[in-house]
Amino acid sequence: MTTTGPAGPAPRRRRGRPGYDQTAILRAAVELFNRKGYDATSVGDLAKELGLTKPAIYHHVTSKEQLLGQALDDALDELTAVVTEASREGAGGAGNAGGTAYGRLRDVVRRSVEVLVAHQPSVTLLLRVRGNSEVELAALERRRWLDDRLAALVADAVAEGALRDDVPPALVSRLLFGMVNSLVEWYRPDGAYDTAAVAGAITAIAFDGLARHEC
Amino acid sequence: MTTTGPAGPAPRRRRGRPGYDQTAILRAAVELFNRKGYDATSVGDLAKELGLTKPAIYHHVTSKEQLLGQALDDALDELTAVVTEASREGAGGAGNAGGTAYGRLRDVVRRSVEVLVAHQPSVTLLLRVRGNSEVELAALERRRWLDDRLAALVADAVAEGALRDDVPPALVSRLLFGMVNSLVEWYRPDGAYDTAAVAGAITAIAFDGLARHEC
DNA sequence: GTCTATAGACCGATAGAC
DNA sequence: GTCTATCGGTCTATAGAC
Repeated sequence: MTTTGPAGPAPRRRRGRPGYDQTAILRAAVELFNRKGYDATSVGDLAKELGLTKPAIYHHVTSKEQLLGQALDDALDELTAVVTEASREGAGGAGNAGGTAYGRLRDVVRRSVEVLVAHQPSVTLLLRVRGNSEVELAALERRRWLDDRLAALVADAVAEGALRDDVPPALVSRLLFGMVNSLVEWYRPDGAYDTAAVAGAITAIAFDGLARHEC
Repeated sequence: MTTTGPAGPAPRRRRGRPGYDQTAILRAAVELFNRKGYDATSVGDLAKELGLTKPAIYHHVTSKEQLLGQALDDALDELTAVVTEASREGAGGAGNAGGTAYGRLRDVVRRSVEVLVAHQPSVTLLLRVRGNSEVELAALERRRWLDDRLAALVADAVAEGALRDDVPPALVSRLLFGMVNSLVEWYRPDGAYDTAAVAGAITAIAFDGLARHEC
């Protein structure tokens, strides 16, 4: 992405004042958007956080909305990759989950948790989008596509006989990924649980249940 | 609440222009806050939605933030009642759930779903609060208190031996009520599922699991 | 009880100096 | 690459007429 030159071994600082690159500004912006909300965050707030002034921000970025769009694209690209891979395996390819819809669903849950943890800031932003602009509406459309694919994956697992059929698959999908997505509200990478522990807990609860089985 | 007079059988319109009372304005405000976000909603938007002008709003309401605070209090009062009742039953009273922590936990989940459905607009608003003002910080504090009581209830059920103990109770609590709370993002009262169906699906998934048991 | 009109503050974004 | 200064617009909230 950042082509600094043909012979530059490391992307050293270009020239002039120390400064920030677009990536560092984006990271700080997303953190602020999540902490205060997108609309409640002004470009002035962002400038203060970075220790520079408002016009200096606009030297690196064309608009506040562009920062939002880049974060949403990051989250959507990652989640789309997870869902697409699972759907491809389902089309006949030899996946690592044995080829059953049930195995693919468990895989998608686990990989979704990994994406949520690794890209928590941008995914958090994505889950809070309301559709107030073209950028947000486009993100909501991509999200709806993801939700549809996930619902289809659940429906496949039910049709396969692996999941209980006394709850509508569409409802199962909403609740299952509602639980997964709720991660962004409280998970902290430096907290008590690592990614595998959370993914394991979610799959244990969702697929095997909380209650002890007397069998 | 609205004492219009000593002999008024129904709260007829007081006098003068048709007008709105504070309750109708609050309902419209919360609906807008949820659709566009609190910060993205201006008092002018609210006035347009109600078919009057901005200053007319301020005749009934002292500030935009007061509307937010009233909605948050509504949600918090309802949720506090659910949690308090369950904790009281646990203190020795004869609850309708057999007196076990497991039964009380199932009850709290079901009643939480009922509150989320019956008070969806205000609960939705509560779940999106970021802490940007004194009103929001106070709401977050009350929310934290609720979360602590729910976590204690889960811990009781684990200690009782009714729930699996290979997942930390605090993690179980977060995920379980994360699933419950995710309702507000998609549930519609006129949709395909009624309250009992959703509550049943959540308890079935969370306690018994999605997978068919081969026993 | 609703209106017109406006105050005072802050917003996103830009111009131009250095 | 960052700055000071500012434009045009929108915001919450208020004053005062009817």
